[in-house]
Amino acid sequence: MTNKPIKKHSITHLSTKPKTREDIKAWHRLKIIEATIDVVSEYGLAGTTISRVVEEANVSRGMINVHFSSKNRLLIETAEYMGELYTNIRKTVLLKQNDKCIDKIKACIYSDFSEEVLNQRVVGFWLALRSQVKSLPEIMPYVDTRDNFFKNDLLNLFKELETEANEINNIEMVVDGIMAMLEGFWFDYYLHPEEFDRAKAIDIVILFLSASFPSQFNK
Amino acid sequence: MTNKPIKKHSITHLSTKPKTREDIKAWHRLKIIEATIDVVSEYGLAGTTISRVVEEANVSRGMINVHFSSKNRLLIETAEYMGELYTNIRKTVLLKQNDKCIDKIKACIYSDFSEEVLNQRVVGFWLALRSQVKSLPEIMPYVDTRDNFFKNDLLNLFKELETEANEINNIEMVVDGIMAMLEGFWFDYYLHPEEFDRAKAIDIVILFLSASFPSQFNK
Amino acid sequence: MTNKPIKKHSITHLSTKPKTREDIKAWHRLKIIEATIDVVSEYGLAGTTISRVVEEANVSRGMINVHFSSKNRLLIETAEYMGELYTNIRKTVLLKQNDKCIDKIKACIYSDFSEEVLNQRVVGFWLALRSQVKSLPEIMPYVDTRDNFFKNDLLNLFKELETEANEINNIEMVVDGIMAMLEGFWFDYYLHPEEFDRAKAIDIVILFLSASFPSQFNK
Amino acid sequence: MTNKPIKKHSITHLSTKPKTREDIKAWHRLKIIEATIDVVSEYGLAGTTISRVVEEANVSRGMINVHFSSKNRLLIETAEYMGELYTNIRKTVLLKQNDKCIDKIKACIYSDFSEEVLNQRVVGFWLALRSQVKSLPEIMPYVDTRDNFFKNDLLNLFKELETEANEINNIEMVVDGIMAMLEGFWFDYYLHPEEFDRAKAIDIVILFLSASFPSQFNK
DNA sequence: AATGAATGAGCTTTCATTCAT
DNA sequence: GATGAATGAAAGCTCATTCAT
Repeated sequence: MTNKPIKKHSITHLSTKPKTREDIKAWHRLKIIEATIDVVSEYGLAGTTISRVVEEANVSRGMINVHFSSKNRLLIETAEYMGELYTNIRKTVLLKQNDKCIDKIKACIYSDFSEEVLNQRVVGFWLALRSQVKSLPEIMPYVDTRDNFFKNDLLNLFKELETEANEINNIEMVVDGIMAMLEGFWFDYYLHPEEFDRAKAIDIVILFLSASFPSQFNK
Repeated sequence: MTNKPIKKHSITHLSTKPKTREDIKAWHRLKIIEATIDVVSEYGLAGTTISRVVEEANVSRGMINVHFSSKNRLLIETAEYMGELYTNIRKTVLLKQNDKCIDKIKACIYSDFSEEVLNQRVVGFWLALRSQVKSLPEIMPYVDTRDNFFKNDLLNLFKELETEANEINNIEMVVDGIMAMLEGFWFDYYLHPEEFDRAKAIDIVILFLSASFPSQFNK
Repeated sequence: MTNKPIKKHSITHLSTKPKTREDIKAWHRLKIIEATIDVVSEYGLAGTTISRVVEEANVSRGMINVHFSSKNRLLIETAEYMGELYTNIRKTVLLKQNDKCIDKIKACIYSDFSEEVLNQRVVGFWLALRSQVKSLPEIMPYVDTRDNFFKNDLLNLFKELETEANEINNIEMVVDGIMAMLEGFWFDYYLHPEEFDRAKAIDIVILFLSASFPSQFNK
Repeated sequence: MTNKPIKKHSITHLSTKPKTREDIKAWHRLKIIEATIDVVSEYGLAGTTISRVVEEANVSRGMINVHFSSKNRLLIETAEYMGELYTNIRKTVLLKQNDKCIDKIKACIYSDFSEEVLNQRVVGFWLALRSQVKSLPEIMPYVDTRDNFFKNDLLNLFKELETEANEINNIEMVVDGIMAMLEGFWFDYYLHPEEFDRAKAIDIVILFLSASFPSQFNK
């Protein structure tokens, strides 16, 4: 049912209403999902109501239950959509840098602090969902998938780095530490968007890496 | 239902109903606040209703509006209460260790991973509140106060360490990094309480510290 | 929860609002139940909405869910109330006539065709409920109890009559026949209230009885 | 899902989709009507929705408003269809027995208790409709027509019997009594399909007839 | 001070109906 | 003629808040 990997810049792009019935349907679906992200990130899950979503999406009340059978399903499918988006971004990042694995690691970190990923809308959405996971357990897979994929990618990159550097390190500790840091910085950015310094945050992550790979990462 | 490792105050201790009017009032107040923590951590802010709090606290419906003028005020005052509790715990930690500052730093970190602080009830409560800060801005001070106090304490300790070690380090980066990590590990623990390994998490934080203070912290 | 045998002509009588809180609550409860009977009998179960009930009862919207937790519960408790009312009427009938059992049998039949029992409100209510029993199975007990009690009373009376008359008859067939007839006449009355002739219907029932007890009932 | 003992017409028989445009239209129409009977008898009028009918009939959503202009019209035309079906069954019964009128009377009664007529689908449908007649007065004619035709047929048969027997009886009372009984037994069967005994019910009707025509009907 | 019945705005969801394709 | 996406009024229900007792 939900296997509709919506392309952000295709026929269903939001700015222009498409012509064919099928495309209009997908376009409406995407409008609602995008509006849901807006509303969740702005008001939190507690403040996310159908009324706010339909107003933001500028569609009729009943449309939510036409495209998604319930509010819960809407949230779940929006989480799915956001998970795919995040995965795609990182996949692109990993493909771009095809030379050294250390550059790929850096690129992953830079990406997580880029404006595309680290913005109030995206971060607000994920934090809202994650902290409500106990009462909406269906979203857990999407929350977890996102983490697990990332962790796996990083682990592989660091294994490569370890081989290259001919060193032995506790890679899992490094990866867990990075991920905890990234998570923590996301929260910091969410609470203090004005004061947050992306470059400084990146430096701190690199500082951590230098503890395990001093020859690879400069303090 | 939920484990409650947080210790209550003296007069207002929950187990026995006090005699004097004033004490009864404080006792009721505390019962409601404790119940609110339970409900918020279990159901999230979206699932926190007066009915659930009243049922959990075993008090009459109207009492909430007698002690707290509104649901929002209840949440804010509960946040305040939790903030104080957290501050007190760290104050106690810092007073206990009166010898070396490195031990105090370690004690702070250990404390943040202790069962008293890192449990589903406490973490669930804070995450729920923080991710809703945009729509309940009045709680921001308590969220921030908690962070700022902690950051300040750590900064002072590291300055001391820097002087002792006769080294120059970017202390703020270290502290920001630690705090991001702690935040991130809290989230990790919240989402995966079974798999989470407190000792390993502590090791990773120490690993990070060893990057800046290799002579003080063993990898 | 539902053990509230409301007395029709007591403190909770509908015409005057009582003074004490407890009595007001019971008075509101009764108002809603009476309004439910009105609405169900007038619009059928398909047309029975909370809005219509609260309008008819002249109470606030939320009150239904204060007194009855859901619409279904309201219908079930109204069925219970009506079942008790019907049972009480027949009990009174049976107590009044303390002489001959043949008079008691007749009194039962007369009662079922009296204006107190056979009116559009009562009949409309029961028919609506009975024909919806498949989709609201919780009302089955009240529908059935009403029937079973009646059948039992009649069986006992006819057993007595059999002994008195020193005859042997298939009493169960007689009772089943009477009950089917009464049911059918209720329906006939419901569909054609103007043309329906109570006296004639009674005569027809008596005619049926005369087939088994010719000496007791005149054709 | 539900047993469908009612036989369909020739051209519009449901099993094979016809070829010509006109026949396809009639075929669709019949599919919807049959589905409506299923849904009404299973869920009652309160639970009869276009969605359920459409799903049961396996036709497109909009088709209902193509063939029938509204839900009400669909119900009315389904009532009409069912009325015709019932009438046809009795006509067949009356034609078959071309010898004695007493046999025709018996055949009418047997027919009303046959599995073709007395099944949960047919009875459920009629009871649902009848008890909603106040809020859907347009179906009254079909409900009544069914009754009136039957009453008329029976009256004529009994007049014949009266002449044959050379007796004078109150025929209308007999007919009204029979019809009330049949109605009541239908209800009894609807509520207790497992316990209901068709043969016993027939015996009880015959017992009633023996009160007026003792020489014709054996007790 | 404490109670809990009462209120009504606002929530999610259902649904008959419309209409462009 | 057939389709099914779209509509929005109305349904049942939840809930923070009020207030007479």
